[in-house]
Amino acid sequence: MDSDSGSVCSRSSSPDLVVDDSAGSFFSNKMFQTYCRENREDNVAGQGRTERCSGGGKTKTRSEPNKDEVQDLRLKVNSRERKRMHDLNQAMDGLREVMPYAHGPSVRKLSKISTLLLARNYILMLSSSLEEMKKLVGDVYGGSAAVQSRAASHPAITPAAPAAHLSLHPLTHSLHSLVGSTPSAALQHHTTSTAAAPHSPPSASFLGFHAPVQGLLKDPLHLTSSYRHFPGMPCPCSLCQPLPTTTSTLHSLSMTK
DNA sequence: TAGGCCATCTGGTCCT
DNA sequence: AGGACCAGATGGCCTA
Repeated sequence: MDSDSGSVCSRSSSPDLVVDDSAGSFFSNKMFQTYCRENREDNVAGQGRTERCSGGGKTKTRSEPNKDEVQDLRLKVNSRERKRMHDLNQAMDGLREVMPYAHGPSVRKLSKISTLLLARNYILMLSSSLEEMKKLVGDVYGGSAAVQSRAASHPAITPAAPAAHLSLHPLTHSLHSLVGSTPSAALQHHTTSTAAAPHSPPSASFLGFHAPVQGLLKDPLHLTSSYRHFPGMPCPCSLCQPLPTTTSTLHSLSMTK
């Protein structure tokens, strides 16, 4: 999983070395060795369990799986489950990469729960920004019902390109104020809680359900100096860049289901 | 050292 | 029947 494998956190949360689930790496696994030892020890019990599952009668109507078959089956199931979890972690990494949260070697990776909570708040913020922009567009065009209905049905397709960029404006404020700060600064930015330790990920309370969205949207523009987001010009910040390929990976993951 | 986070194994359930 | 998904259990690693 460690997309930021060079980070402070040295633990490999998802052992990439076994991504292909090669038998060799797996068989060198300590857990597997333990498993094999234990499996031999209570092999009889295991077969008894199998018998119970298959009816447990005195006469075995089905061919009794020998210990190798049971072991192979168990290995296959474990391997599939491992791969499933790796895919899940990969998707989680993809989510982390598109989160408005500082990435870097000195920043500890967001935990799974933090990633999910932050993603939720992020989506809420985007939705709120979109609603706000719809109102703004309505105001700009004099409350024309036609425009409003068009903006409502196609929020991203506004009459003119500048309007489309305009719709990004408040969001850009919020995101820049988020990204421009360190994680701990961002944390203080959203909460009144006491200062968090540097390099520590946001706590669940920060990422929880109270408040940051409204606060973000009301924040003044914190961009430094003469930075401006000109219509027609790509924003240089990472958040305004095209989504990374991992996002398409995410999409493909969800679409293939 | 306790607590948090994580990977892995495992058995159960549901779906195709 | 086989695979996907899920949740509980377990043990390892890391940090405060």
